Amino acid sequence: MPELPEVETIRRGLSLAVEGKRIAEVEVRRRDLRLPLPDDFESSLAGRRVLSLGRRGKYLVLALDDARALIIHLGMSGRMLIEPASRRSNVAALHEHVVFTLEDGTRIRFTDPRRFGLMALAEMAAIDSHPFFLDMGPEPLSESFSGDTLYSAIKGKRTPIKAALLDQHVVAGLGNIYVCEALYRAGISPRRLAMNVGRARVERLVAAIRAVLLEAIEAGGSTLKDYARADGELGYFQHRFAVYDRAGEPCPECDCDIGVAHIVQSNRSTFYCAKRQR
DNA sequence: CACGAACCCTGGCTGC
DNA sequence: TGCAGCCAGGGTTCGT
Repeated sequence: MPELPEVETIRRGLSLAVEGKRIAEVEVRRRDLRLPLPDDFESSLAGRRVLSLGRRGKYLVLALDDARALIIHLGMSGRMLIEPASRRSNVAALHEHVVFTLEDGTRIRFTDPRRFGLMALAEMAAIDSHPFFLDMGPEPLSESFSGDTLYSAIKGKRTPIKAALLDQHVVAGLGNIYVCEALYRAGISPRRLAMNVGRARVERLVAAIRAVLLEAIEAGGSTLKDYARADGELGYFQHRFAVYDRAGEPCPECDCDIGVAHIVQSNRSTFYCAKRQR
């Protein structure tokens, strides 16, 4: 579910609640997430202080005071609920698998109906060589992502550019929605083979990816304030998409009468404007 | 090796 | 109304 902007929004919201705090207690209600939680998961985390909360692609990385890291991936349906000590509930939420209680009484509840999410412990010093991150592509909002790096990453690929951008080895953090949106903004057909996306298009694509992600993060930041007032749930947020899930609706940028097209590529839905995107 | 399909799991929506 | 079928923003595995 959550792509880079949602995970970044969750990271920001969570960091306010957990950074610098000690974990008092960890309760596991289900161990069989995408990866089974190890037997020593609770004992490894209890008493640890959270030094910082980072993100790599769609993964959250919590640096702990014992030089280890808690890695969290939310999969398709994972959510984080922050409950301040003042209005803590003793009732377990539906599909609640892991509950962290902090030293100040704050509770962080991880819910994930589909259980595609995961949590794992790793050595912080070697985090970049962890299997999750070893072959991961560059962060799209960092300097290491550029026309040069994207061009060389997709050079020679016979797969459609849509599928190439979903590949986390090419660029980190993009998912189905933001790939559709970025290709739309760049005016590139999702069906075009990656190897046939020339330099000029690659440059437009890099700019479009950055713009789409930054706008979504900004939208997430504003809903974060609403969430802080509401129930503390961190997950999806409302955002206006130009083409995603808008099959048949008129393309917002051109007056073509066809409307937004819906096709299926590698078993995932793609939305695009066949006139604007070539 | 590189690619696409199938699969993991549950809930919600659509259409009969 | 009831229910079968399909779809969902994740990633991995398997077969070609």
